[in-house]
Amino acid sequence: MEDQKSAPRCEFLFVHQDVVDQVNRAMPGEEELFDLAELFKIFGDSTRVRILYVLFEAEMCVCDIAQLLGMTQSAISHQLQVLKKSKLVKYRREGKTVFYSLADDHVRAILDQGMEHVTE
Amino acid sequence: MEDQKSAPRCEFLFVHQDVVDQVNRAMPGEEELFDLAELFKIFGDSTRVRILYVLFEAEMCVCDIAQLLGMTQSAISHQLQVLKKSKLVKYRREGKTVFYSLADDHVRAILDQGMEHVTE
DNA sequence: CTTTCATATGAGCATTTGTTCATATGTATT
DNA sequence: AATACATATGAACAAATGCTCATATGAAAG
Repeated sequence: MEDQKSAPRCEFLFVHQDVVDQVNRAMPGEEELFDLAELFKIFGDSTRVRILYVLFEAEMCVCDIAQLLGMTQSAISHQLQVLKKSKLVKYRREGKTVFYSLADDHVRAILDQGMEHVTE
Repeated sequence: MEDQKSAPRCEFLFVHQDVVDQVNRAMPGEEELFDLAELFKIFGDSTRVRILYVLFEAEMCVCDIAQLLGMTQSAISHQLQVLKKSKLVKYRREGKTVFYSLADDHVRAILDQGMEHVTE
């Protein structure tokens, strides 16, 4: 995580090597940080957030979600694939229809935490 | 939130009007959902996440953040403006340099919650 | 086997996003 | 006033993103 670009040098930082060490100790690894950002990216779209809120209430098929949100089946299906890839939702096939539901309770916890910040 | 697009109609949903009602009752308002997605969008970039992790350890000037993350002063400054607009960081001017710090503890709580999901 | 219905998916397109580069602003020092 | 240094900012560009449209897949019913 060092020399990707020529970073400027001001007088402050390297007077305090202890701060540098502390940051480097506390900072999660490159990959964890990337994954974390990727996770939040998923929540960073209101269509996906709305889908998740719908699924809080009940397991539901693609068509119903589309109808509830007033959006195309295709648009919803695409986003469900995104949510599926990120393991945020799971699905269950029953004949022609596929029922989606939340993968785990973390999803709710994350959204609640964010909502707390928004509605304050 | 109704008729933006012609949504398909499958047999399931409107057999169960109670589910529809329940969803509509529980679903936050259009604006809250938008703001929530906007908030998560901010966290959905690893540069910004890394900046926030740096600021967990200490208040720091733009130049030092850039140096610690091996990035351009300009890139960091741009992202700090984004974080500032979202009220996630605050700043304090001291002569030529500007020190940035976290705006509140929600920031940490949100990142921790996400990290829990990532590292499981 | 053909049709129908629910869902998935690929290509195309417009929009958004993150970085770079050049330059502007703001503050202190001489 | 002139210079130097820290930061901010606008334009430009490449990459990523979300939707649409057309079409493919998969499962049940005729």
